[in-house]
Amino acid sequence: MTRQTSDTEKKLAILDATLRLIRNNGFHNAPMSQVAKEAGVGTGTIYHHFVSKESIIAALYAQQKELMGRALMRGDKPGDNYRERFFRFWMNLYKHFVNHPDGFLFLEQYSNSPYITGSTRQDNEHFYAPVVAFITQGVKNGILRNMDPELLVALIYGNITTCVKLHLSGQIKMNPARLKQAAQATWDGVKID
Amino acid sequence: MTRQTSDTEKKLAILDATLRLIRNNGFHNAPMSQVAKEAGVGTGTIYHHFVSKESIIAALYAQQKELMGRALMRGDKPGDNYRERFFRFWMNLYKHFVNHPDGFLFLEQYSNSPYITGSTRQDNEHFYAPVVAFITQGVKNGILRNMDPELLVALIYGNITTCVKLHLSGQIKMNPARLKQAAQATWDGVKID
DNA sequence: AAAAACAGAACGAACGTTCGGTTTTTGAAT
DNA sequence: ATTCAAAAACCGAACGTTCGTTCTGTTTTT
Repeated sequence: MTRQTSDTEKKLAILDATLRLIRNNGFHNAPMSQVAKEAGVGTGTIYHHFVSKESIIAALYAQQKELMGRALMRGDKPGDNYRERFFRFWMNLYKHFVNHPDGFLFLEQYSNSPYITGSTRQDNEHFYAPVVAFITQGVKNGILRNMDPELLVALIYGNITTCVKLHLSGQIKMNPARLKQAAQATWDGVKID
Repeated sequence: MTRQTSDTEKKLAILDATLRLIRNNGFHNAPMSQVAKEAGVGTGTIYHHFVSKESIIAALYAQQKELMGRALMRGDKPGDNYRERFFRFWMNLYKHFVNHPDGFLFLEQYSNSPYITGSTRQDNEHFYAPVVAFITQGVKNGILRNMDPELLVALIYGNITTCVKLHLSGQIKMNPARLKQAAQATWDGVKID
């Protein structure tokens, strides 16, 4: 499943075009004919690389989850101060999403839609494992509020995506000062006083 | 636009059926034919009450935003302690969403989709006015962190919807204890120490 | 009797997918 | 190195289906 098969140039072009179209037009306005045109391939070619449109969506989901997981962990050193690691994760994720708006908006749309099957979600849940471990460790060491780690993760992740959405929609210009404030608000919400 | 025309029984049935279908199947799998069937009307009848499918969606958006706004303010007394008012708002919104999952999931899907036009969003923005005023007041009085009120509102709203989603998806059973913890985490994030 | 509400069949457009034929790549034999 | 046939990749027209909407006629209300 995970990329032992070589991703050809055309296959990546198809994924890329679908991602861009879905971002701009939504699922229902990303017809295969236009995917083909944007990717520079024939419509028939798409079905040599993917069994169906749904499978393209599923592949995109896995792709974006993996990119997200990698960006999240960038520069992390397990020996560092817990609070510093927290802020680094926060900023890693924020910057990744802001730098990859197509992927971000796709994930947001997809996660909230009935498109996603329980199995698809579960197949890609392993990307969360290191994060849940990090948070669980924080709770055990008395650094974080004694709450269900999954709830903590969700709250933190929600704060980050909130900031990303505000920035991408242009509602609020997320300068470094505001970013720091937002991350601090997240930290103050989950840390033990 | 807003409801000076009497909402007939059938019109409400159409709105209700569309809401239910969209929740279960998503936008793209809520065909008018099935809306008609679920609402117990002929397909032609729908077009006596709505000019298009898109207008049904817009009407649903306005309807749900209004219900949300009303539920939010329930039981509020402007003279009460600020912190108490904050927690009341938090719980009001949480309970409303949990009690109206169709409306909640519709709003989540719709807000993240390119369906929504800038004008539709703006038409219904007035529901936020009292909340923004409440938050702005908290900042001015030195109760809340000195941040952009819109950013604060978004962070708070995001925390609430995060909890609702966890509950509705069955990932976490949101008992009163956990709810209190989550609301407290939100408060600790935005209040001044 | 005029108007409004209603129903369901019918229509044209658009969609995901398939099909038949063409081009490109591959690799074993020369 | 060259050949060449089999396999893989590729294309865009065509197909069947489904959708939103409209049309025609009927029932209900005023």
